[in-house]
Amino acid sequence: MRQGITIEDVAKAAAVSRQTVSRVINRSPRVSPEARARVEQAIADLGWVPSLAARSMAGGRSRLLLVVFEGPPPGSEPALPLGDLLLAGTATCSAQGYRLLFEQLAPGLSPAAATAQLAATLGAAQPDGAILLPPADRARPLRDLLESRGIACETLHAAGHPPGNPGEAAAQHLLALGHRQIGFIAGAPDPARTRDNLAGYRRVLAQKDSRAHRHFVAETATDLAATLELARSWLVPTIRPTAIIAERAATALAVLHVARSLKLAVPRDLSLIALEDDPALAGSQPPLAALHEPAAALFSAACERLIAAREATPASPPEPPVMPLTLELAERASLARAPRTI
Amino acid sequence: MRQGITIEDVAKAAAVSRQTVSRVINRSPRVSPEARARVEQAIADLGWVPSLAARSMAGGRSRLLLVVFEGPPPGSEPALPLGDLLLAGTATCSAQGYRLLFEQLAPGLSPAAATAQLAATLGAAQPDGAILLPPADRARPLRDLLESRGIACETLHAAGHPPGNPGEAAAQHLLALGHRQIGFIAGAPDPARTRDNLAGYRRVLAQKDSRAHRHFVAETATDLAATLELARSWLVPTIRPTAIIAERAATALAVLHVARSLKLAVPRDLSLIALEDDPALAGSQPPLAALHEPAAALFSAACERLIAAREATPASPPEPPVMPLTLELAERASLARAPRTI
DNA sequence: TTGAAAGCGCTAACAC
DNA sequence: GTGTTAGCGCTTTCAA
Repeated sequence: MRQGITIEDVAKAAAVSRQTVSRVINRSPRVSPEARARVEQAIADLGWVPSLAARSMAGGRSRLLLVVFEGPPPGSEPALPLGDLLLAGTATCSAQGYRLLFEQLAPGLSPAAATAQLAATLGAAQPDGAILLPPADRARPLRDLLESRGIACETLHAAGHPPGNPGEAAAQHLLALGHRQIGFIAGAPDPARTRDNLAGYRRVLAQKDSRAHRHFVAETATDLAATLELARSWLVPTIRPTAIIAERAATALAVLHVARSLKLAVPRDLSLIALEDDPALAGSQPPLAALHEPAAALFSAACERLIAAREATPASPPEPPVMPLTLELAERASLARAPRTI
Repeated sequence: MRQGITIEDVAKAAAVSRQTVSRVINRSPRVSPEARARVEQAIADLGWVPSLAARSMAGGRSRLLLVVFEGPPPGSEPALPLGDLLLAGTATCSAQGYRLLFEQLAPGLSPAAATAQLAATLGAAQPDGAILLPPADRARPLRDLLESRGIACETLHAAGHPPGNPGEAAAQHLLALGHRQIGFIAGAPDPARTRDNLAGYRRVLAQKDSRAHRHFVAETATDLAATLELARSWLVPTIRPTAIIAERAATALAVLHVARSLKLAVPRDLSLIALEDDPALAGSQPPLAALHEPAAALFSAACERLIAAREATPASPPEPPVMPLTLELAERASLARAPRTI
């Protein structure tokens, strides 16, 4: 039993031609109010929904956005919160009558193979736009292919809004709060990310006016025991960090626990910030601040841009879209000015 | 610049009719080897990929599977590992020329509204099948709608393979290892899940031959400090659990830490198992066992079933698909027989 | 084994 | 403002 009901049925029920029905659903102004009302009534009565496939064929607009991403290497965690992107993206798109199609490239696929795979998908689905998720967003061949096919392409970081460096931003923020001894504990799932964060952190502390006279850096926090041990070794001595940046939320929570067991109050004696947000951070006592890339918001915004570009008529130039912040600070009670003395 | 290249171009290049090209890509046996070869060559030369939209219109098969799920209530975590499902599902489907479309229902939407939303999507996308993720899999109106539209419907738990109860299975497993004093620490993101796990755990220990003479149950492990404190309060006394089930991986890791600090060897003196798998569990010392629902595998299997049903010709009855286990035990070095004495 | 014809449900480009 | 005419790229049905 196929859907059966088509534009033709609606046209008949409303006593107009299919074209008029088409105009109504496409928001053409050139329809009389009466006709429009009758058509809308008929649509509601019949419960008709236009077929995407038919609209795609006839109109050249598929209302499909392709999301291209690299699958994680086996055994390792995805660098992106795919579930969050999925939730945010589907909500954004479905509100505008668009849908998302996800295209997974095998990790470490050769550029030629990746291009071939993308080409096949473009041919099959004919998406109206594509979103290249990192690290695919830096693949020239993919971008070239999209351009040659005339398919709009977006990334999480639109032109003029380069990705922020959470490590750098966190260090900067703490520095501005007067901290001079800032610790950094690595642990991001993606080693490349740790490298960047660490580089940013070091860059900030190396500024000539930073007056940071000692770095506390742990390249990695493996298990809980090691993390607790590390935190203790940092916090027990008289000369200790007054602020700590932890890449992982779990690490920040462990440090918080050690601090409390040492009678160091957060944030009075120690400021804490994580480079990953997690519900557990907001639930701890005190809630811990986080500074992270708002991937889901950036993704939604990318979807919006593609849709706006496709929907824009010559008459209505697309208005400059609102860009979400590149980095988002979840300011919670774990940050304070550095104590006077140490 | 549209895709331009169509079946017609391929037909010309291969000097056959479009019909023959169609037969080749649809694996019809009624094509001569020569014709098939020429067509395949032409397809490769031109880099042609048949349009999904056109095939959908003409053939009535969209090669689209709809994934219906409830979005999480604002502020809470999704109960399902959506990212994992996305990875597994897209891989499975794209290998067979199918694609996944995700449909998010607002949490707590009324049945009528949910049905209307699904109906709209069915009309627009005309998917070949649908997968209802929990808790949508229990919504009668949705299943009825799908059935009335003749759309195949699957869930993670196929008929005859009801969802397992991780709490019950873990308790059973530990009981079989001779443990009589088994602790349970709650903490699943979804309260309903905790309730089920706990009920299963209690059911097992209530068996007349269980000989479990004391229950250790913590309804919830909030932050790290509380978890460590709880573990200590359980493990210091002479009468202590010889095995602990932790809903969260982080909880299990915290317990492990406390055990080691108390010179209790895992698994010699204490067996540990988590009801959630996480890379950190495999990386700890010793690696911690996990017992969980293999959601991604179940999801892939559901996709396979839908595709197999759609592809099956009258000649080839669909072979009974392999069902993944309902629960998966990641057996790691943290489980052992109960010590003789306590 | 192959081909010709007739759509699938919709929109673009024209008339009126 | 509205209707008419042609397709979009493929599969189905039928005939050869």
